[in-house]
Amino acid sequence: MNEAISSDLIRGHIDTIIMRVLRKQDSYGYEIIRSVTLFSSGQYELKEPSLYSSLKRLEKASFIRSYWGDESQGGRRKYYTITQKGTEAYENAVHEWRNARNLINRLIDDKFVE
Amino acid sequence: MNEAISSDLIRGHIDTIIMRVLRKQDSYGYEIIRSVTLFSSGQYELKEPSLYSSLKRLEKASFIRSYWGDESQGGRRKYYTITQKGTEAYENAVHEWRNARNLINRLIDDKFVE
DNA sequence: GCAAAATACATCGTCAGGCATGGTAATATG
DNA sequence: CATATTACCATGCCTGACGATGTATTTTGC
Repeated sequence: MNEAISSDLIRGHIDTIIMRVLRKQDSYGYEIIRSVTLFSSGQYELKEPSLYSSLKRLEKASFIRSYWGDESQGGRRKYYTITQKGTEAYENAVHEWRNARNLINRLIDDKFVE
Repeated sequence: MNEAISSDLIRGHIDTIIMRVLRKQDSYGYEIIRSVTLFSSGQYELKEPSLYSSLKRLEKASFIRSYWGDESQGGRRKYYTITQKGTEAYENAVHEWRNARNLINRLIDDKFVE
């Protein structure tokens, strides 16, 4: 089985991960968690408190919007959509990540050559 | 000028960065900061409180040891050496980083192909 | 038919790491 | 001789991840 990722190393990326999921299609809490587990082949399982505080953060920043699904049956679901502003924030975060990735490579990995 | 890295993205890497510096040679606080600034071409400047709390953490974990330099003149300097245990921890951290790097790539960057 | 598990939402409180601020003391420099 | 630089260190704040816990509904196993 693959290694799990530590909290400290995932920190700062959860918002981006969630926006990435929402860029594909609108989704709701539990489904987002499942998507992330799937994408990561089980290496990372997004925890509920992390998910919900991230969603709140993102909505407050107007990076996402939410609406209640009209399930005729079954539990209610709150769906989330990414906004234009969110899409820009996502692209910016990916750019920042690429930059940070290269920097950290250089700073910790002496076998790393760009 | 290159982009600076955000606190959240550097989080969890400072210990490893410092151990990487000490693997080359024994060093002391201010010199470590200068080394990191140099290695990163100014993209990351290690802050003093981060440095000293990291050094404490590392020493407590027996990953490094310290001794006072015998400066016949000039301010006293506390030197740090990496231990065998520290070297192992460093190698482990690099391994973990490579893993996390690939995972985060997959999770946030939809243009990323391994 | 009912207990247990799964689905789906959410809050509270804790913990750790990074760092802004501020402080001390010695040496070098203009 | 004042100011900057070198070098050490402590206190306290903020943020983000998440363990624990809670509620309600639906599905599943026996």
